[in-house]
This record gives sequence, C-alpha cells and structure tokens, in this order.
Amino acid sequence: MGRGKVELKRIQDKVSRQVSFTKRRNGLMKKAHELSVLCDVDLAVFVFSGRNKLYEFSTGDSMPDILKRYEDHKHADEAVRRTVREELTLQYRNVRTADELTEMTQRHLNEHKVQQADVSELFQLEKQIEANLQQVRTIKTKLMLGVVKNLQEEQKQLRQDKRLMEGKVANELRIWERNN
Amino acid sequence: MGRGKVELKRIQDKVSRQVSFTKRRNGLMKKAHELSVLCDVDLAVFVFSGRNKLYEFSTGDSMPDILKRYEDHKHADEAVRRTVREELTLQYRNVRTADELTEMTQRHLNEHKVQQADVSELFQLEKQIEANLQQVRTIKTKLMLGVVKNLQEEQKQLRQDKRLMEGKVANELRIWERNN
DNA sequence: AACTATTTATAAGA
DNA sequence: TTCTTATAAATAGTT
Repeated sequence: MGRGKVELKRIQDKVSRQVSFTKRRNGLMKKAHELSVLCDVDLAVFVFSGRNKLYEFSTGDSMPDILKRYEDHKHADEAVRRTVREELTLQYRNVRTADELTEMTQRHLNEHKVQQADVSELFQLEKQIEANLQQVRTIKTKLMLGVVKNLQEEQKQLRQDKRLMEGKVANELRIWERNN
Repeated sequence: MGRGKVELKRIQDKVSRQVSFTKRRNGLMKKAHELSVLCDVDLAVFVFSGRNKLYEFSTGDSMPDILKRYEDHKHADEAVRRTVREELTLQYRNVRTADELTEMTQRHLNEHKVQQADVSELFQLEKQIEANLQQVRTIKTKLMLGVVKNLQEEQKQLRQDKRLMEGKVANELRIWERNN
C-alpha cells in the first residue's frame, strides 16, 4: 500500500518504524471505528507502543463492560474475574459519564444526520489533547520541583523575561486554584 | 475501497452487513497483525458479532497478560498523577499570592540551575494547549446540542492547531529528554 | 466464493 | 519534519 511492497517483519530503521507505527495505528483505529459502525458490532482495540504508551479504542460499552463481556466469554477462574472486574470498575467510575456522553452524542448526531466521522474525530482529538496537556504538565512540574538536575545551557535573558514570567505564573495560580 | 463509496452508518441490508462484517473483520485482524510485527508492539483486538460471538487477536502475551498490562498501565498512571498532585500540594499549600509563587518558583529554579526559558515556554505551551482543549470542548458541546451545522472551517482550524501543538509538545519532550 | 472496479491506506519521496 | 504521490491493499458490488 505504498511505493514499495513491504515484507512482514520488524522494520529495522527506527525512524521508519516510528512513522509506520503512527500511520498504521491511526489506520487500525479508523478501521475499527468503521467496522463497529457499518456492521453494528461492539469491539475494543488496545495498542502498547514500544515506550509502553497505551492507545485504545472501544465502542459503546464502557471498557469495563467490554472486558466483562470478554471474561464471560472466557472461562477465567472466579477469583480473577471478580478482582479484575472490581478494579476496572473502580478505575472507570469517572469515565463512565464520558462514555454515556459519547453514546448520547452519537445518538443525537445520528438523529440529525451529522457525519459521524467528524464527531468521532473530535472525541479522539480531545482525548489526544488531554494526553498532551498531561504530558506538558508533568514535565513542567518536574522542572519546577527540581526533579531535573542535569540541565546544561545557562540562561541569558533571565531578568529580561521576568515580568512576562510573573504574569504567566499569576495565571497559572488562578488555574491551579480553580482546579483545587 | 470497492465499487462504490460507502457512507459511515449501519449497513441496512442484513446480508450485505454480514458479508461486510466478515470481510472487514478479517481485514482488521490482518492490519492488527501487521502492525504488531512491523512496528514490534503488543496489541489486542476484540470483536463481538451481533450474535455475540467473540473474535479476537492478540500478540505474544496471552490475553489475560494483556489485560493485566492494561490494568497496570492505568494504575501507574493514577499513581503518577497522585504523586504529582501531592507534591504540588505540599509545595504550594502555603502560597497565597502570585508574588509568593513567583518568588518560590524563582528560588527553585535558581537552586537547581534550571533553564528558565524552558519553564517559561512550558507555561506558554500549557496555556496554549488548554486553549485548544477548551476550543475542542466548545465545539463538541455545540455538536451535542445540535446547534452547529457547518463545522468544516472550525475543524480545519482545529486540525491545524493540533498539528502545531503536537510539534511543540514533541519538541519540549526532546529538550527534556536531552537534559536527562 | 470468486472476481474486478474503485476506493483507501500508506511507503517513499520532496 | 509535513505534504505529496505512486503504488499496494482492501473491499463493495457483481457474477
């Protein structure tokens, strides 16, 4: 599906592998979404990147429900089943609302004949942006807490930026207070 | 990918739906397998047919192992978040004004010889990302209320913002990684 | 279940 | 990188 045929084995070049990962991961998620809508089935997809980052997609049912269904299909022993279900339910307590929101939205959109792909993209987009935000905040926090020690270059326009910085800090404080 | 373009909604004809289900399910599994081999990642796919039959694909690890990993991932995520939050709370519990926060941050940064520009950039970046997130949420809300009909322009803008933002996040991450 | 006409995905290239 | 393009691959409708 590209300029050259590709043989089915680990891509050696790291950059190509990363690029392919992104493209194909997106493709897989899209296909999964299409399958679920076109054929009206429930499904779930997890992908763990090399850096162990998790990407997931699932339909309608909340993830715990899907996993529960999976367990029911399997025979997993009782203790494990109960434990997994309880833990996942705990973890997803806060997500359930969002899932319900998703379903509701999908229904709404169907009724109004809005293109589903667009909305789906928005949800995915939101999720992605939230992940990015979390990433930035983590890095910022580490920096601020002095967790990072080995920074090299000296900073030159330090005083120069101070006023700007203060304004931003003040803004951060407002945000922080709002969230606490 | 066929003789006719297909719109993303439940296929009405039962036979066509069943046929498409089989074709696309096989396609999805194949794609999943290719992704796992080519990019050397672990993944799992579940599909529940209308008759509630389960089809699955997963790499190396058995499915229970993948689920465990999924749980661990969530737990780890939660742990990090809690830690960061606790640290922040400790650090900033007594801060009342923006000035104090500024001073404290300055002290922190000076003590650890951290590049201020990076932190400043991170503040800016965070702010920008929050704005983007807000934008996405606003659009999503409008959609949910069925108020907006013509989103093409906004979506285009969003995608542009998203690309820009991702580039910046990636760059910040590079800087951070280089320093660690 | 095969067979194509087309659409879609994506590996390389710019 | 990001965008473009040539080509491989998937698949909708057909036989």
